[in-house]
Amino acid sequence: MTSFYSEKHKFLLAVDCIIFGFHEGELNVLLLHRSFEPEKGKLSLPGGFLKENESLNDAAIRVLNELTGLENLYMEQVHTFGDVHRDSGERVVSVAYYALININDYDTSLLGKYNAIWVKSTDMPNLVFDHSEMVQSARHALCQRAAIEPVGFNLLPEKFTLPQFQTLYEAIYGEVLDKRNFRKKVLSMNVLEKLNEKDKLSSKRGAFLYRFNEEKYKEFISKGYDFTI
Amino acid sequence: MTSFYSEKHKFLLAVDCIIFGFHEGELNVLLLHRSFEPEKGKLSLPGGFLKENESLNDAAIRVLNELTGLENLYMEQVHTFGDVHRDSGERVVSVAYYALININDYDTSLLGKYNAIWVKSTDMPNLVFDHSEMVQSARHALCQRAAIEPVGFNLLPEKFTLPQFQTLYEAIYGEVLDKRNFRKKVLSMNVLEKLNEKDKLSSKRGAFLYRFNEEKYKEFISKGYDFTI
DNA sequence: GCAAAAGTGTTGCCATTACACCCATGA
DNA sequence: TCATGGGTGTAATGGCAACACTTTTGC
Repeated sequence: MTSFYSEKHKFLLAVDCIIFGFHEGELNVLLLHRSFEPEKGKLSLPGGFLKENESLNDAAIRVLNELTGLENLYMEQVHTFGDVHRDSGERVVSVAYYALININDYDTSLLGKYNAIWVKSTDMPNLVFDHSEMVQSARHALCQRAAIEPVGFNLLPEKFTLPQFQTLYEAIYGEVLDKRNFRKKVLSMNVLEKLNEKDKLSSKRGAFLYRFNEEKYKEFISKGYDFTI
Repeated sequence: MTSFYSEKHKFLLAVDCIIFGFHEGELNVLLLHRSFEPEKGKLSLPGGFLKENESLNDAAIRVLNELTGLENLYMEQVHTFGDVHRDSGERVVSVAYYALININDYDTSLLGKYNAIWVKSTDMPNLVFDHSEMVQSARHALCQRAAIEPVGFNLLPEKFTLPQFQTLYEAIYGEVLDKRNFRKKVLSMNVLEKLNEKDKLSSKRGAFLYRFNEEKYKEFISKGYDFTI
């Protein structure tokens, strides 16, 4: 007796990753110069094909690791793109993931190795296939997520200043926030610990460094509060 | 020269649909008794395999149409499930979609034809594979969507009463809402037209019927207001 | 007349917003 | 001393939640 599954068509499956980094007050996305046909040389998202004994998530983790050298990145599935002719080479269904990295952890020598560039998300060039749409979707997903969960910290170094933190959220939301209101809200959550150090890189006076405290966050959540910035 | 795409592994791709209907104050989901091995006889979501020259969305539309006889259903992609062993038969990656139908439009003779049943979403039995997780994800996605866009109307007949409408949102959100506040908010949006008819099925006094007005809604949105219930 | 659901306004509170000046420091 | 970015508090507003009684009508 033949299986029900037989004679069904099979497809190439890819994951494409929108890797966000935060640099100079802007969200940046890591792009590649595509190294193979079709569309060779054009800009594209980093991606890879799903392997036989690999889950989708693992494929995304693999692609992210290959490209950044980093592990345990924060990532989230965004959407699956399945138009018949979305890839001009062959039929490929692609699952988009976004990831957040602390751009300081990124080894810039990899840029040369992979012919990669960081591009400001406010200033995205055209990408191959439907990759521009993927970036749009990812930005939207990140915006929604960041509003309700503390994922933004993944884009910052361990120690960061409140002005940095605010600029990050301004970049994510694409709007400017009131300094006093922002600080009031963030500090009232009691999830940041203030350090006795200042960062003097961006001002003469210097700004106090803070650190996200997982324990405090759990406590905050356990009291039924929600993290909405 | 061989294509870069060659020698990559290919996969079975499925779509599984969470079809929501609203009945007797509850969200219901359409389930099938699985008609083939493995897990034959167990309850599962309706689904189907992606075809060679078909987009993912078209596959979902096809499955929905087959099962309900309805066209132009509201639907949304939810998430893609890609664990290696999620399907105990063979490796299958599945894209979950949810759809909203006016349960009165549903031809109940189809229940027999497909060995299908409507099940209250508050009272879901165990489903095959990861289908229960799919339902969870779909409920969550619907909840989010319904809060910001008027998709709930797809679950109601063209004419409906405010008590019905409120009960729908209570079912979607899983919490009871204050009658006066709810009516105040909904009516203040000015997107419903009140009809000169009453529905007397659920009370002696009867409740006025309303109809969603697309034009009014567009006007409402164009003024920069947002539909948050 | 009574049970059962429909319909209707007001008030208080809290969260969000708007807003302007002083501080510390390096150059 | 001045230019630059860091840091601080208050008042007004509007949106949201809480809340109870009257109406209608079939039985």
